[in-house]
Amino acid sequence: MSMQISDAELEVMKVLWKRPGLSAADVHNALSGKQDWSRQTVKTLLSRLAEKGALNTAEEGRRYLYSPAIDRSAYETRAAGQFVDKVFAGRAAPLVAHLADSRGLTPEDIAELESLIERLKS
Amino acid sequence: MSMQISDAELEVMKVLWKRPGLSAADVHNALSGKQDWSRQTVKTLLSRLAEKGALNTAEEGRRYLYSPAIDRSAYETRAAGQFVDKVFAGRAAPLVAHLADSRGLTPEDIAELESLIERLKS
DNA sequence: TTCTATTGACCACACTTGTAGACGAATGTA
DNA sequence: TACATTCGTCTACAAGTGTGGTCAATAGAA
Repeated sequence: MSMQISDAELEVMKVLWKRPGLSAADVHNALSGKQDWSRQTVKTLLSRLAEKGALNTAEEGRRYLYSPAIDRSAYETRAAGQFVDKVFAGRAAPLVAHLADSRGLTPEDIAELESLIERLKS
Repeated sequence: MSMQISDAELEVMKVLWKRPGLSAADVHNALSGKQDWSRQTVKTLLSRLAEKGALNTAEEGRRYLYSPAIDRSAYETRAAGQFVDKVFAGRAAPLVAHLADSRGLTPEDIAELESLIERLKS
């Protein structure tokens, strides 16, 4: 199902995709520097994510350890699809063209795209 | 400046990018079939877009004719950049890989990407 | 054992978004 | 001229979002 994950929530998910099973304090800590959120804010985001089923919680003493309930790759696939549908009528090439023009692609990107294209042509 | 255009608002912008200078009724009409919005809803979206500077208005009698104040291509570039930054840490290739895996690219997409890559390599 | 720091639960509050109604002014119609 | 239609403006309102405060319980420290 397509649960909606907001921008702020996504930052929290990224932390937990990288290291599942963190407590609220851990997540807050992992985010500090990048996101200057109060502990309360992080807890709110965690609660909302758990509530909407994007995170699982495991009780450990009087606190929770949070882990993603959805796969990062699955999320990315869905988000990418929604985005190209919304802005580019489902077409991938114009999207890449915009990115290439506006910011340039890294050599890695170009190499990856090249082999991807090779694979797709067969 | 980076004005935010919501999903519903974007549908309105698309109509006006295609045919600038329409009235609210025209836009409503152009959307009917695709979006089942009431006239009031369309008018609200137009007002909000004008208010945030995404549309210009020209008075014509007692009504307005609306035209985009921002270029479609500029919007697309910005939206694409924001999206890859948000979800893919700025990398284009993983995004394309997801699209290719989940929905397949059209032959046109593949051809376009191929020539794009050729161009980028030089 | 008493104090303190931490936890989740609950609450707050402004802003955005989707979706639209009400209303007075103006215009076209009969 | 009287009426229906249409316009833009103002108002509404629930859900989602960003951001964080309060508070009672509790675990750990001194």
